[in-house]
Order: sequence, then C-alpha cells, then structure tokens
Amino acid sequence: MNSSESVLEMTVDSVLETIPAAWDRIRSNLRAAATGKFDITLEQFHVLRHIRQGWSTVGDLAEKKQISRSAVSQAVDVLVAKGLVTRCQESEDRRFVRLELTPHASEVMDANFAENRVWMKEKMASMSIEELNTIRQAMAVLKNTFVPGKP
Amino acid sequence: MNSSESVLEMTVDSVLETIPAAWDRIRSNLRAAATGKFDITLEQFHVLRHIRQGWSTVGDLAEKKQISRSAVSQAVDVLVAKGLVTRCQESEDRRFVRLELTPHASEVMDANFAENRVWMKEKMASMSIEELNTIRQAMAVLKNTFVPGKP
DNA sequence: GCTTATCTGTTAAGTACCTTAACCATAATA
DNA sequence: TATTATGGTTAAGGTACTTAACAGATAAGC
Repeated sequence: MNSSESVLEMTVDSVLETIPAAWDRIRSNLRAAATGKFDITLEQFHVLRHIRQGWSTVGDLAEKKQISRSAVSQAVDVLVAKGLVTRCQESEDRRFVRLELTPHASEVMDANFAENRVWMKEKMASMSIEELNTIRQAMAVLKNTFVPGKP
Repeated sequence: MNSSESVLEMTVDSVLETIPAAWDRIRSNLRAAATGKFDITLEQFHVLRHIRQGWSTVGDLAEKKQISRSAVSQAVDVLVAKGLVTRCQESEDRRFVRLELTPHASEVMDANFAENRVWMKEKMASMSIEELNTIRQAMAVLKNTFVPGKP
C-alpha cells in the first residue's frame, strides 16, 4: 500500500499548508467586519455563533473551542455585560449554567454574517461549479473527521 | 443563474462552517506538540515555518499573517533570544532586515512537523483514496483563492 | 445518613500576543 | 537639499488565554 500511503501524506501536507493560511485571511476579514461595524471582537462573535449552534453551556463551549472553562466563563462575562447573552441556572442539575442569546445578539450576528458572506462570495465567484462541488465535498469529509458532533 | 448562485452560497457556508472548527482542533494538537515537547509557542512555530517558506523579512511576515509589523518584530525578539532566528541587515537596501533560521530551529521544526503528521495521518487514515483526492483538489483551489503567493 | 469524591462554573494571578502611536534610520523624490 | 515615503523598532495598553484555588451541587461509598 505504498501508493495510498503517499496519497495520504500528500493530502496531510496540503491540509496543513492550506487551512492555517486560508484561515488567516478569512479571519482577518471577519475581524474587520466584527470590530468595524459592531462593537464586538471576533472571538466574542465566535462564542455567539457556537451558542446559537447549540453549544449552550460553559463546558460545551470549552470543549468545542478546545480552551479552558475559565476562559469561556470570562468571555461570557463580557458578553453579558454587553447585553448579548444571559446566564440561567439549569433546574435539573443546578451546576450547569445555560447560556442564551438576547434578541440584540441575533441581530448583530445576522448582520455580520451577511457582511462576511458578501466578501466570501466575491472571492469565490470565479470558481467553476465543479470546483465548488469539490470544495463542498471536501468540507463535509473534513468536518466529519475533525469536528466533533453537537452536544 | 439561480442554480449556480445557490451552489456558491452553499459552498460558502460549508467553508465558513468547517474551516474555523477544523482549525480549532488541528491547532489544539499542534499547540500541544509545540509547547509540550519543545519550548516554543504555536505562534512562534508558525513564524519559523513562514520564514522557512521564504517570508523572510518583517514586512513579509506581517503581510502573510495579516498582523502588524510591530507584532512581528516583537515575536522575532523572542525567537532571537531563544537562539532560533538571526537578524541581518540587507546590504542593498539597509532598511530591510533579513531573518534566517539557525540550525537548531530547523531541528525543532522537523521534529515538530513529524509529530503533527503522525496525528493528522491517524485522523485521516480511514479516508478513501477518492476522499483524499477530493480534499487535495479542494485545498489547491482554496489556497489559490485565499492565500497570497510567495514574495 | 453522612462523608467523601466528582463535576460545573467562577475568581485570581500571570503570560502571550496583538493593537496604535511615536520614533529612528534609510531611501526615493521634488 | 529638503521633503516625503518606507521598513523596522519601541512603548503603552488591551484581549484572550493559561493554571491554581475555590464554592456549590450532585453522585458514590460505607
């Protein structure tokens, strides 16, 4: 299986070479939109995004972002102070704190997403349908491999 | 062109949904290897990597990573103190400072890369040849679109 | 039932990395 | 030559992360 081994290695290299670099660019644009138009940082925006996706406790978010629970707790402090998130003790197991978005947070997120989408679409507009489909298939496989399922 | 428009939007969404999340996971592993086995942070490792790829002045690195020149300058300070990088004034235009890796830096990088590759290969070992090829093609297109060419 | 262990989340102290603004040295330009 | 532009550094300040120590709630052992 020397051939497939070589394909695996080449693919690993292509991922390690592309993902961090592409993310540097995309993040730079996301950050500009988040900090320029709205008064939140990119990291705060990501926290809001994950909460909306259903990672709605401190522990969930920490696991999702691979950071400590204390880091999440501090980030939530800021979001609560900004009126974007509410803390709510769970009734079943009162150790848990359920996080919820305020209506204002949803507005901010929608506006920011729209902003980002425009930029992404401009960048990707010149791709062929085949290329787009290839990317979508690849994203599905990568997500399946590297991104843990929802809670 | 409603259909192709829709494919574009779906693909944009898949990228925005996958790249940051996958990167959180990959970065977490890279960081563990860098900080655990060697005495450098992940960001320092990335700087070394970019220098080896030919982004060998402060301005180049700043442009590559989309951060300020002063941030790069500070990062280089640390790497010089650790004996991993040398500064060298360019003779043609003496405003430029050329950065070079020391032999020790190359050793550290090779060891760290080997470490990361093992983990990546484990995660991706169950993919089929077709899936691997799809990913490689997608990475090529994304790199072409989002990652600026070498200096 | 009572004690101990485990789990979730917060607080505190310290570190890494980034930003903007001001600055120096060099090079290009009018 | 005087001015302007460019590459890099320094300084001051902010954000987000870490580990360690802690409080409260639940589970487990006896």
